[in-house]
This record gives sequence, C-alpha cells and structure tokens, in this order.
Amino acid sequence: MTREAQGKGATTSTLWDRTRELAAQEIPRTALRLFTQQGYDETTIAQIAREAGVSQRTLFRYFGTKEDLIGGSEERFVTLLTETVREQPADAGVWEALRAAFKAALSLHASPEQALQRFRLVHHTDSLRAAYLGKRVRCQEELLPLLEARLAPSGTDRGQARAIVATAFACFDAAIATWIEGNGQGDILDLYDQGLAAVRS
Amino acid sequence: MTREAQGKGATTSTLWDRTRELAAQEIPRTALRLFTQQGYDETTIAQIAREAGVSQRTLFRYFGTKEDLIGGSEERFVTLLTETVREQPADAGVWEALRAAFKAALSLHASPEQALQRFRLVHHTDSLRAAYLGKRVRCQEELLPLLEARLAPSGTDRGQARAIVATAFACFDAAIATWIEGNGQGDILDLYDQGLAAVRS
DNA sequence: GGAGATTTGGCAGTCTCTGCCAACGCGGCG
DNA sequence: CGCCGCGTTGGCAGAGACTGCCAAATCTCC
Repeated sequence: MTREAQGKGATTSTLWDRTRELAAQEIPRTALRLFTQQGYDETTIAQIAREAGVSQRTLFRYFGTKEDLIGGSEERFVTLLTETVREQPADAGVWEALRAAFKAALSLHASPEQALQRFRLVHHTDSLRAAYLGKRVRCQEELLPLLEARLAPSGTDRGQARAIVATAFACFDAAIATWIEGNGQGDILDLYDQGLAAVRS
Repeated sequence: MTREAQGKGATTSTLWDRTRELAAQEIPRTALRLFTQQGYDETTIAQIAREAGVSQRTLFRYFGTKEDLIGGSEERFVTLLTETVREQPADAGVWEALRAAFKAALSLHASPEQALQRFRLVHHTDSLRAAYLGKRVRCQEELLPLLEARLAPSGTDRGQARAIVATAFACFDAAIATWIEGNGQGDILDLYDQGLAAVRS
C-alpha cells in the first residue's frame, strides 16, 4: 500500500497486489452475504474471517471496525461528495450542487438491487444505522465550508448554511427510507425532489 | 419498581424506594462529571460504578448501555415529543407543532449551562453522537404518523411527510451545533427559526 | 540466494455487555 | 417471633469487538 501502487499500466501491479485486492474484495462480500442471511448482530467477526479465509487480525487491519464492512471507507465517500460539489459551476445554487453530489453518491452502487439490499440492512440494524448517521454528519461538516462560500454573497450566515446542508441530507435520507418502503420502486432522486419540494412549499 | 411506587402522598414511598431513587440519580451524575473531566472514551464503566458506589452489574441494570448514562431514557423523550404534538390544536400547521415539540424538549434541561455541557459532550464524542442520532431517527419515525394525519388534507404523501419531519429535526440539530459553536450565546429556538427560514427561503 | 521490508497470524489483554446464581434486605404469613 | 416469598444486589464467568505485541511467512530488490 505504501508503494506507488495503482499503475493503470500493466506490469506495476504484481500478482501479489492482485491477490491482496481480491482478498480485500472477498471479505466485505462474505460479510454482506452473512449479514443478509442471518442478520448483522448474529454474525460474528470470527465467522466472517473464517469464511473469508483470513485471520481476525488481518480482517481488522483491512477494515477497522465491523461497521466498515458495509458501505466502504468513509473517506472515499467524503471525497466524492466534496469533489462533486467543487466541480459544480460557480453560479450553480447550493441545492443544485448538493443534488449533484447525491446523484454521484448513488452512482457508486453497482445495481439498484444491491443498493436496496445494503440500504435495507443499514436501515433495519440499529448499530449500523447509528454508524451511518455518524458518517453522514461528518460529511455535512466537510461540505459546510464549501457551501458557505457559495452562500456568502446572499448574506446567509454559517448557522443558516448548516441548516441548509442538514436539510438536504435529511431529505436524502427520507427519500431512501421511502424508497426502501416501496421495495425499490421509483427513483431515489425523484423522491428526493418531491420531499424537498414539500419542505420548501 | 413493580410496587405502586411514586405516591406523592407520604407513606407509600418506603425508605427503601427513596434509597433506590437516590442511587438512580447518583449514577448518571457521577458519569457526567467523569465524562466531562476526562472524556467519554477514557472513562470506564468500572470507574463510574466504583465512584457511584454500586457494582457494575447494578449499573447496567439501571442503564442498559454506557450511552444511556447521558441524556436519560429514550422513551421519556419520545413520549414528550409525541404528547406535545398531539396537544397542538388541530388547525396548527406541522411546522408549528414540531416547533412546539422542540421547545418542550429543550425545557427538559435544568439550565442552559447544563444543556451546553451535555450538548458539547455528545457533539464531540463520536460514539455518543451516533447513539443520539439513532434515538433521533426513532423519534422521527414515532412522530411520522401523527404529522401525516395533519398533512393529509393538503395532499401530501408519506414520503413528503417524512422529508418534512426529517428537515425539522435536521434544522434543530443544526441550531444546536451553531449554539455550541457560539458557546451558548443566543436562543436555540431563534437559531432554529433562522435556519428554517433560510431553508424555506 | 540473501538482506530488508511488508504482510500475516496468533496471543493476550481491555472494555462493554449478558446470563447465571448466591447473598442480602424487605414485607407478609402463621 | 420465626419463617418464607419476593425483589434487589453483587460477583463470576463468558461472549464479542477491538488493540498491541511479537514471531513467522512472504514478497521485493540487489
């Protein structure tokens, strides 16, 4: 990992690195399977490690906590959101910028089915949901200064900017909850737009 | 606890019950003191139990988890919010009803200083904050059907109602965060109003 | 092939939290 | 008064997540 690593060219990725990456993909896949089969709390780290073919110690080296086995690393998520917001044209409003960020975040999922599976799992497991919400507010805090800059011209203060960011994320979560309730019918972003429209009536 | 318990009359509360209640108040007080002194993660259950004069086992019987030592039981919070919303006149809008609920929730704190202390602790401790957010969304879910009823006449669907509730709580949290940042200056409800005004511009 | 760096695995330990059982204190019964 | 039922308490053992520490295995580079 300390090496120059991901040469998209050919030879720089040694067979060893590829094996490592395979393991790194195998572990969360096994975890997700077991979680959906028997529940999050009923699945132990020992079992995941055994079925994934690694030791507990190694598993914890790849993923710091049990919650990290779902939903990938937080940094990737944060950087995706911040980068997307940064890429938005300067004259785009904060609501448009945030919407674009959510759209980008949703595109991370391989398929709607997989997304539904993960969302359901997180939504129905208290500890997972709490962990997700924790990451979410950290995202909000990272995004705050960026959006504050966009809002400054209109005389919006920091507290108001915080409320706007929090609202956007809240409506995003609400959209996901509604989407889960409808078993994945419809489009999450449409639900988001409808929710936000009701809020800003 | 199974006895008829709190007779506000005199003789029904035995000396034994009073001792129990004292212990139940002493434990979270000790916990809060230690948490603010040396930090949440740096304080162990063993230490709290020792300084409060009870065994670990008893401590866990009173408060199911370490997080419950802060912020009291969730049910009390939920019932306060739901009761307050229910008490609102039928023609009151959802925003007014929710605002009244938040006002009631804030009145639970003995003093602004104590509130600031607790808010700061929760806000700056990842695990505590995650636990708080978990309780918060559970509150939202309890409140949802009540507010859905109030919104039904205006042709608002469930998803939109969820977005509205989520937004109100999000702005409430944002107000608290801003209030903490300002070291307790100003009024939380004012900050809430300002945030919501910016959102609904 | 060997030296150095990196990764892995095992072990012991901490901390939260739970189940189980014995000890204690309290009230009510004969 | 003595005894029994009942609820509370405390200690103990254990599960489970997670962290240092050290040795063994593995890879890379020379």
